[in-house]
Amino acid sequence: MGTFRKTPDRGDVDAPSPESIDRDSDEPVYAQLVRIIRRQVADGVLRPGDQLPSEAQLCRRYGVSPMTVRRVVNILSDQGIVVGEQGRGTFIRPVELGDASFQLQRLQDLVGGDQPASVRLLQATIVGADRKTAEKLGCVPGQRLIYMRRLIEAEAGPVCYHVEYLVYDPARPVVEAEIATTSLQGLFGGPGQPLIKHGELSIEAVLLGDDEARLLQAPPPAAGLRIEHLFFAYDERPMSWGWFLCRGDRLRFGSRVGISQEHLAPEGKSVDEP
Amino acid sequence: MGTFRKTPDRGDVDAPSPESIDRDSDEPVYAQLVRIIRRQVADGVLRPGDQLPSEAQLCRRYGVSPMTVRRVVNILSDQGIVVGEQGRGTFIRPVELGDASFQLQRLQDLVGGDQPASVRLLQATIVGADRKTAEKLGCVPGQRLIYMRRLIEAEAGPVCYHVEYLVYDPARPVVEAEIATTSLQGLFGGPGQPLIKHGELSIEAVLLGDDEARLLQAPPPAAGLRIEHLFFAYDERPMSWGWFLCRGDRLRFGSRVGISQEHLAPEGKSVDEP
DNA sequence: CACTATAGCTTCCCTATGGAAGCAGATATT
DNA sequence: AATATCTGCTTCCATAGGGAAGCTATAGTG
Repeated sequence: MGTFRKTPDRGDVDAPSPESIDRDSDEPVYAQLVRIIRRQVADGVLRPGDQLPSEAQLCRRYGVSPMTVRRVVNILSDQGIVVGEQGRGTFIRPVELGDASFQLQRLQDLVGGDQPASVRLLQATIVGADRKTAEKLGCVPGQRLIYMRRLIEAEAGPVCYHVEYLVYDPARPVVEAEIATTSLQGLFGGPGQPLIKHGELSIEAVLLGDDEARLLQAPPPAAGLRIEHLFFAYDERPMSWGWFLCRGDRLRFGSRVGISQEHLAPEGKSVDEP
Repeated sequence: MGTFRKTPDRGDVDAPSPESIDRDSDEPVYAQLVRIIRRQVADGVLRPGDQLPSEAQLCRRYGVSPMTVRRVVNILSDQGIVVGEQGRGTFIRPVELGDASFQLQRLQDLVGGDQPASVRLLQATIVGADRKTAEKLGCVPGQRLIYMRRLIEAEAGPVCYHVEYLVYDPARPVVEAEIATTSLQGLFGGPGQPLIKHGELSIEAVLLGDDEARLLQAPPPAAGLRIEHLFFAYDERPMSWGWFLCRGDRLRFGSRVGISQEHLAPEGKSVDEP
């Protein structure tokens, strides 16, 4: 590693005098301090490799207790803005491409967001599991499954095509209700019994099949985003398997890395203890 | 909302007696407690909607101080496992599809990971900005840019095709070095001056063009994952624009939601203060 | 000179304590 | 009976203080 400057000398940046804590604000002290330091990073006052003032210094400079400063540093570390090295110091972390993360929340917003897209149930029948499906769901071939196909439409047209296999279990009444309604609640954590314990997701780009392209009103050949999901029930057995097929030109996930000057929104990053 | 049970009665689950804190362990107390509670969620002892024991109760039960318990709850909240409601209690949060997040780290691993794929520089010339590129980079058309094309190959064959436009600035020596090397350092936060302040990423599915398909050795028509990136320098001006084009069948992002019984790995989630 | 000990800094952990704000149910009042 | 108040719980915030472990540079020792 190179040498670190404790007091970076930047003639090109007019560093504003350090903001101070407002004791009367509704915003908690720790949040204020987090915001202040983030601002300094956003303004380029603090740059990657620079050493953050030591915790003791921060205590004196802002007049807060050590515990509060500790918490602030923890949060900044969780946010990936800063990295602490035991015995050496805390340093501003350079931006990496790998910091970017794409949240599936966008897909959820699309269904239940501000202008909730309509969900049309195309089919819902009981079928026997074929080989591949049985393998995915960890059941025997021929096992009775609920087969569902849905189409999610926005104003501009169809966006997403959803296929799902549900293990048929008469003891789970919610499944019946879920078929009845055309919404995707259950998958999206609406009301009702929590059935899903955990799930495995994957995302990839695929070529749309003829049927799929027709449903999505995309002239073939067309590309789509395929989001596969496998959910497990509380007995740790697979409960549902399916995938979303989204028109590539109508669904797009975005992400930010680093801190821009305008949007001071937090970025999802690793948590406190790996 | 329905009614919450403080002491859930589950005959089907043999709840083990609550693990206790090992004072001599290297693992910090707060981390142990986080692990213990995560385990209880994984084992189904605690289920969505259930109320976590109050902080005071946790203090007594595990013999730790309130501040430590507070920290534990904070971490669990950051991880999206629990949600606290002021004055009411802390409750286990149900799993939602939107929790899933796909980390671009996978792409970074692909380049600089265990078996580092080779990066071949196909082209590196200076061009004038066309209209679209000028718009993206916020410069005038005709502006001198460095145009680069790279191919990332794994053992199985080409995986990723990378195109990038860099604003030409003689005052930035690193750019010269970056062209010389075939690696993608600079983009991936290798050594050298930190140039990138922040960036905007997006991911979508596209149809590969003929040239692209040929380079990636995919018989057209083929789908690909397109990861676009726009990076900003410290003067807040766009510095580079480009995109990765990855064969859909050779790059796949995965994610987990909820806590499975085996893998007790943490999941990326929102941070402390939004 | 080469090597070792030490002092002073750093991050990091944990405790004990006090108080604010919010919710819910019981009690008292109108 | 309906309304208001109060009490006990909850999550949260912040403080003060102590100690462990790790790094680094200096002073001391062979």
